[in-house]
Amino acid sequence: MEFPHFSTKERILGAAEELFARNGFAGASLRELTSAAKVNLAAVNYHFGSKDNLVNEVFRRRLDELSAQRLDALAQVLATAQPSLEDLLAAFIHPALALSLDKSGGATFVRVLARAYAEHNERLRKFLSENYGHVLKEFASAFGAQLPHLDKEELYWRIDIIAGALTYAMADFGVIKRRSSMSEQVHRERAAEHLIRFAAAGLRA
Amino acid sequence: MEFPHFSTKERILGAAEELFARNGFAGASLRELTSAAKVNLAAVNYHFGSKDNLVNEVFRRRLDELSAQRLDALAQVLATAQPSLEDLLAAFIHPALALSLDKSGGATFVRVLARAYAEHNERLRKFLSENYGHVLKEFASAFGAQLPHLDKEELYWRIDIIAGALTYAMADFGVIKRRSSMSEQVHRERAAEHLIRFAAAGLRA
DNA sequence: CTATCATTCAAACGCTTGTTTGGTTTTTCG
DNA sequence: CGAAAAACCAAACAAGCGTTTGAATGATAG
Repeated sequence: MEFPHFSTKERILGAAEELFARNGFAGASLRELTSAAKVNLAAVNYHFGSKDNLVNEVFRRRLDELSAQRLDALAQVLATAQPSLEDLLAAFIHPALALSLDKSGGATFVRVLARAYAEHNERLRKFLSENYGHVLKEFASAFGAQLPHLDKEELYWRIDIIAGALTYAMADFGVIKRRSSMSEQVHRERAAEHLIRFAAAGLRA
Repeated sequence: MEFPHFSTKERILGAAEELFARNGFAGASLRELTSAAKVNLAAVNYHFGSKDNLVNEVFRRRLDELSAQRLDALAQVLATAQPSLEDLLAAFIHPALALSLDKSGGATFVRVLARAYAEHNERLRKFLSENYGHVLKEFASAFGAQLPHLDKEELYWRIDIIAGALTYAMADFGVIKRRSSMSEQVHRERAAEHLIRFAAAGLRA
C-alpha cells in the first residue's frame, strides 16, 4: 500500500523495508520488490546503483534520526544531577519505541533492524558499524559510569544481553502475540516499560 | 573440516549446519554446501529429498537431545522441595550451554537456532512448533507457578524477553568479542551465569 | 559369480536472480 | 519553443539456483 504520489525512490525504499522485514535481505528479490513498489525492475539499479546499496539506504533513512534522538536523549539525561539507570535505558529504548510507533513503516523497520542483528552479513555490519557504531560506544561508557562495581567485561556482557533483548522485544519476535483488544501503541509502550525495569534490575544485580 | 570417514549424510548435515549459521538458510546454496561436504551435488536430494527437509533434519539432529535434556532438568528441579527461579532458568539455559560447548558443531548449531528465531520462515516455524513447542509450554507454566504476582500477560512478556536474550547471548551476537586469552568454554559459562542472574532479577522485578 | 539393491556421479533441466542495454518518454530550463 | 538532462521501460544477459535424470560404481546377499 505505497501511495502512488510518493516518488519512485520513496516507493522503492518503502517496499524494500516491507520485504526485507518479511523475507530477509537475500530472500527479497528485486522483481518482487519493484512489483510491490509499482516501479520498473531497472529502477532500483538506476536510483540506488545496486541491491546492496539499496539495503544501506533503507537503514540510513531511519538510523540517522534514531541515532540522533538517542544521543540527544542521552545528553539530556547526563546533564541532570542524578541520572538513574532507568533514565539511561529510557534514552536508548524510547527513541526506538517512538520509531516503532511511527505511522509510516517504523514498526516494519524495527523488524529489519532485528534481521540485521541476526544475519552475520559482513558487508552490512561494516556499514552499520562505520556509520552508527559511535552511538553504542557512548551509551556503553555512560552505563559504565553508573555501574562502577562492574568490570569492563561484565558490563559489556550485560549491555550485549540488553541490546539483544531490546531488539527482540521491539521486533515482536518470539511466542507472544498481543491481545487483539490492545492497541499496537499500548502493546509497545508496555514492552518498553517491562524492558526498562527488567534491564535495570539485571544491570544492578 | 568435516572428516572423510563420516558418512555422506553426516558430512552433509555438518556442512549444512556450518553454512546455515554463516549465510542463513536461503543464503547457503546446495553447490556451496555439497562442495564443502565433499559430496556430489545430487546427494542432498538423494538422502534428504529436498533442501527444505535438510533444514528440518539439521534441527532434529540437535533439538531432540536438547529438548530432552531441558525437560529432564526441569523435572529434576520441580521435584525438589524449594525450587528457585535461578534453578528453573538454569534448567533451560545449561543444556543449551552444554550444547554450545559440544566439540562437534554445537556452538555452530546455536547460531543456526538464532537464525531460526530471526527468520520469520513460516514453514520452519511450523516444523519447530509442532515438534518442540511443548518444551516452551512446560517451562512457561513452571515460571508462572514461581511468579504468582505476575499476571499471564506480564509473565509471557518477560519469558519472551529472556528467550530472545538467551538466543542472542548464546549465539555470540552483538558487539562483544571475547578476550582472546579466554577460552571458549569460560566465555560461555560466564555468559550463562550472567544471563541467569540477569533474567532472575528481571523476572522478580 | 551373479543378481540386486543402494549409492555416487556428471550433466542437464527449467527457473529465478541481479544487472545492463538501448531506446522511449518525461521533465527541466535557458 | 527546443535542446539537454533525467527518468522510465521492455527486453535481454550471464550466472546461480534447486532439482531430476540416467548411467556408472559400490556393496550385499543368494
